[in-house]
Amino acid sequence: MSAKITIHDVARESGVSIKTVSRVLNREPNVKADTRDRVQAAVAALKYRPNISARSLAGSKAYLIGVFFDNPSPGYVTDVQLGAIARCRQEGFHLIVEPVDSTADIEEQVAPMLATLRMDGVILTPPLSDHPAVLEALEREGVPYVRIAPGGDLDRAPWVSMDDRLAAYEMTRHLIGLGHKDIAFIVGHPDHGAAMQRRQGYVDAMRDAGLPVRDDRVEQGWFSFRSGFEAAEKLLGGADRPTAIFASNDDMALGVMAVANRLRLDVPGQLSIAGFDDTPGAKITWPQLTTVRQPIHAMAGAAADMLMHGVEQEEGAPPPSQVLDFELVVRESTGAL
Amino acid sequence: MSAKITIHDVARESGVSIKTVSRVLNREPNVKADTRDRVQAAVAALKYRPNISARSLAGSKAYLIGVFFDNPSPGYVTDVQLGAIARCRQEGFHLIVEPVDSTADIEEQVAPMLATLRMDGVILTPPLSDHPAVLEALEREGVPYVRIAPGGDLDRAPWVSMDDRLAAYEMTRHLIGLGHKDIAFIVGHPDHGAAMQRRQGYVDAMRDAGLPVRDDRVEQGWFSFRSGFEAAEKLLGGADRPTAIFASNDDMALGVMAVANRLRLDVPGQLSIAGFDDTPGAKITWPQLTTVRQPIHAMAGAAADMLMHGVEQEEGAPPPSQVLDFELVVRESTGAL
DNA sequence: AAACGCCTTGACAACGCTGTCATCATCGCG
DNA sequence: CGCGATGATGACAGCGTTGTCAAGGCGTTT
Repeated sequence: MSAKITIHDVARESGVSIKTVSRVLNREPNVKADTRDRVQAAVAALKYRPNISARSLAGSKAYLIGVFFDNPSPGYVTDVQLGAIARCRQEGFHLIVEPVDSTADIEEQVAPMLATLRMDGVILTPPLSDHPAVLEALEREGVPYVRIAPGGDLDRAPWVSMDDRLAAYEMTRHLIGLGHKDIAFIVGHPDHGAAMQRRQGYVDAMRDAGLPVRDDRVEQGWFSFRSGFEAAEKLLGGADRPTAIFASNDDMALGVMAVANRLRLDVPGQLSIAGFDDTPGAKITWPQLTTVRQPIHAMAGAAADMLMHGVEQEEGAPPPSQVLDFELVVRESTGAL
Repeated sequence: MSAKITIHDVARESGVSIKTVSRVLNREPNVKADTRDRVQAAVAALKYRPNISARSLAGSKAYLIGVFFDNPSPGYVTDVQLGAIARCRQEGFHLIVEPVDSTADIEEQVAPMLATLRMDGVILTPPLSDHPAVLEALEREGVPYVRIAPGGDLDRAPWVSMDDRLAAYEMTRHLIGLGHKDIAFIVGHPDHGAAMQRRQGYVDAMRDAGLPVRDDRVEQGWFSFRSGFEAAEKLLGGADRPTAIFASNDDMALGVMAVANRLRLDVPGQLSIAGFDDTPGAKITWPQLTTVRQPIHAMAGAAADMLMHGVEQEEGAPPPSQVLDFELVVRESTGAL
């Protein structure tokens, strides 16, 4: 174990006071170029690394960003983490992950952690992005936060998102463009704001194309494989079958795929299937799923950015927000009639 | 934002010195029961939460555990995190996640973070559990670590694992019990220690049952869907087909499943397929995959435990280790001939 | 040449806690 | 009844940074 070297060592080595070293470290202005170079040389020579605890105790920054999640789709969570960390690394921040059980007492879970850890900010993933108690707790403790893909109450705090409605619209257009006229839709979990927007995109596209939106072609799902499976059984059970099914997330689409396999329907020959999210599972199936790639990585990165650089919010002005681009990923599960 | 309340507030409120409050907080002995109660009452009344930065600056504990991972199977990583956090919560520890790119410069990634963060310990997930440079860096910085499912060099440091060989052995037995005699095996990524052990389990079970282990029935894979797919194409391409395929992880098994679907082979009627890991994907397919449930959650919990309570290592004695139980999960993808 | 102002630097006090050591009360025991 | 051992508590000095403020150097203005 190498002996811990502190700012004092660097100060001695470079012949300045510790305060000046601190200035160089924090890129503060008003340090002579010459001095700065000497200090930086000493830092490099000694391989000095500032102690994060001391920094956060003395200063206002903690160099810690939290990520809260609940009932995670593993792929989503991992992606968020990787996206956030990529940005954090550059600025010397670290990521603390905290699962939050939204069905349990929020106050009890969140408040203590916020108080002990005094993070610089936290990233909220769905469905936590829309959980009132979580937002409240954060606000009460005065910890800045950024919501990823919030469903509503958009003026409350900064957020990062993508245009779910538009993405669903385009996916539906894709199907229509392939010649499909009878397209079914499986709705996602009502607690997720995005679910409603995706449905709207589907409805809008159908309307705009002059196609009917039949009630019996829209099934309620819960974003789970099982719910997709069940919805597909209803949809494909009778003789009157849609030629395409657009499930509003991949897990459900995989459920549809399972039913199709079971019924020995050729995909996409007899049935086109589209998903949403581009989870790893989308590729882990045959045929591979046509889906929408969410910019999860980028959204998390943007959220981290906002938090690290301080989310400046002007009085009265709407909170900062970003809408990032999605991408339609056309693979083999959709095809012409 | 509630005003920060410190140990001094608690001390004043309960009429003792801050040191005594500290003693109560840390469950140190030699505090009168009466005093302890008064302090605890004050803590509760004021909702006092010790500041973690101050604690780690002053004391020896940082209340921070790291989790290192690389190229994660998202399900695995999330599981590890949840398992570790569940234990950490009880003791007031928090989890820092750090992806480590094993193909890049390890020293550069790991050393600075270890120096700034001074965590109490880190949990290593495969394939990092067997990455020499990572182990070295950790040792040099004097940070304790626990390896999850290491492949070798078992006397070097504490570890937690399961018996991969035995699990594969039992899965093969399961297949044999179903009446299969011609069972193919898809080997995992050679960098993962577990891959070799699983293969050994397969070989042992075949031998013990007096069944031949044919070279052309053992394919090399890489733990990826694609590699499973390709291996299956070779295995199922000709007329001489095995009646069962045991892929040494779920992703590869799903690749096999995809090929089977494509060839319109009935699973499990014409072909039984077994996986390993019980990832979420195992249920996200039809028929659902027979597989082995790894005790990932428990392994991570055990690792966190070791780290929090200090991994005592006696001179010369082997490092502490734990082998946890796996579970054979029989679902629909395997059946009698 | 005096006065002013900006740039650069350093001394020193926090930050909120734990570790160390001293102090005092209490207890057992010869 | 006195004395050492032990229990209970507190005073105080760090831990390694940043924040605050003061001071000196130097160029510019009047």
